[in-house]
Amino acid sequence: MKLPESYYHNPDVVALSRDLIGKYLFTCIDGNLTGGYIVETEAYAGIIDKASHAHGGRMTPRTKTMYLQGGVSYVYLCYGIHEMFNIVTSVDGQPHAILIRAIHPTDGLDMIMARRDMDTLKPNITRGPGSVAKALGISRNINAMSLQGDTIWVEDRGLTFPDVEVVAGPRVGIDYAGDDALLPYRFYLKENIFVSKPNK
DNA sequence: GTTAGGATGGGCT
DNA sequence: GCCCATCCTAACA
Repeated sequence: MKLPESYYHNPDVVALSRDLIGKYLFTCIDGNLTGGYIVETEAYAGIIDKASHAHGGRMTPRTKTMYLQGGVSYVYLCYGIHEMFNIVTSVDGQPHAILIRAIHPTDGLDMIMARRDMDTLKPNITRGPGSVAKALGISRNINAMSLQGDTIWVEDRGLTFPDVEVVAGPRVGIDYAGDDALLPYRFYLKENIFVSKPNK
């Protein structure tokens, strides 16, 4: 069930991003189990990717997490408001990461709604990377944590989607990345109501 | 020490 | 669709 450590060592971060669509992401924070299956991801492909925090081999206290061996989390704050959850992949020293942009919630719905301060299961409850992190209780103290533990992990429950339902397109909010902003490193389920931004 | 800007989301119109 | 909230990170002095 839980994806093994070796799954995350795949050096092809783009292929992994595609494969993660339909996998289940769970957190268990303070005894509260919440999770759902992934419907939207983005790949950030190492030092040659202008959109990556690790572009050009940049190594800082924040980004050093990305250089760890695959199979750990990378959580950081954006715009001073939103925390974002990424999965670090590939081998030690290769800063690849996959941003989880949206999930379809299936477990711990009451807790998710409480964390999001909503009383109904609105589509935007886990739409967008900041929303996913908040809904699952992910914060920066989860940064660099192993995905083999009992706090946060990914499961394969046999859910798959054919290629015709999975769209590849350019990533969101990285206009500063020049040519790399056009790379089709974003994957999402066609017409899924939990997917953010342009969704057709 | 100081400062500019960023993988955004939500609420209101 | 526009506008605002809000603060850490990283680069520079």
